[in-house]
Amino acid sequence: MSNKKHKDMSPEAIGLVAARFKILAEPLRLLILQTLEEGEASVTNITLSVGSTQPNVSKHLKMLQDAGLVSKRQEGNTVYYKIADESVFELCEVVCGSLKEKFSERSAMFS
Amino acid sequence: MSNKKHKDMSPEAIGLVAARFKILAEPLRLLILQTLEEGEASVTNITLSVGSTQPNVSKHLKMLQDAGLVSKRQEGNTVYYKIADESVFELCEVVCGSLKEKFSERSAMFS
DNA sequence: TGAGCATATAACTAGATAGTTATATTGTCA
DNA sequence: TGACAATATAACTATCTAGTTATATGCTCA
Repeated sequence: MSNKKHKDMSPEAIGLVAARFKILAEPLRLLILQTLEEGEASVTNITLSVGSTQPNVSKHLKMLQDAGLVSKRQEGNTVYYKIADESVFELCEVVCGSLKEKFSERSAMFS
Repeated sequence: MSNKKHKDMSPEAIGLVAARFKILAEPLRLLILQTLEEGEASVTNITLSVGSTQPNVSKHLKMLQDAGLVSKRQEGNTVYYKIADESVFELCEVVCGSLKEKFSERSAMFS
């Protein structure tokens, strides 16, 4: 009768998934993750890399850490963050693929 | 020197990716997509399925359509929506896998 | 100890948006 | 045509959050 492949998720599970997407729904956080993809980095260096202010970056780093996407390590005075969940890049790739397809369809409309 | 696998994205591209995640960052929209995974459905049936109000569901359906994730078809009085971009389910699966792993690590801490 | 640096936190503001209620639009059918 | 049904839209409110500014915390080193 139905061809769906998996069970429906509970409302709580749906909420958790939505929360994960929400974390990724902010350009600055994606920029931070992109920066960290090259390896761990200090808050100062992340701040310089993404072109924002230090308090703002610290706040976003905290959100990313609370979500389990990054982890930190302190060495003396400076705190180094790194990626803790590589799935974020897989997610971005899927989205990029979808967007690329969408735009190639659009451009095909003019040819 | 660096082991990253792909080029950095432009700020515009980052913004588009973030916008896609934002669309998925809402439990009700995920519920709607989950409903549509079983096949096309009218606004009325979607509304009943997700347990919200008709105007609210119509608004979210419009957002999903603008994002290219669903498409609609009118038949007489009723409008049927269906999935237009299957990548959303792949995204949810990746997130679910990540969350599952995260929670199994948590539970392992108590054993 | 005290100065200075790196990071975190607090308080605030402005803008965005989910949900509600009311109404408009469009189609069907008697 | 007129009543009714399905969907869309408009206006409004309450909530949330990104960014800013100011300040606190904690470490290092002279």
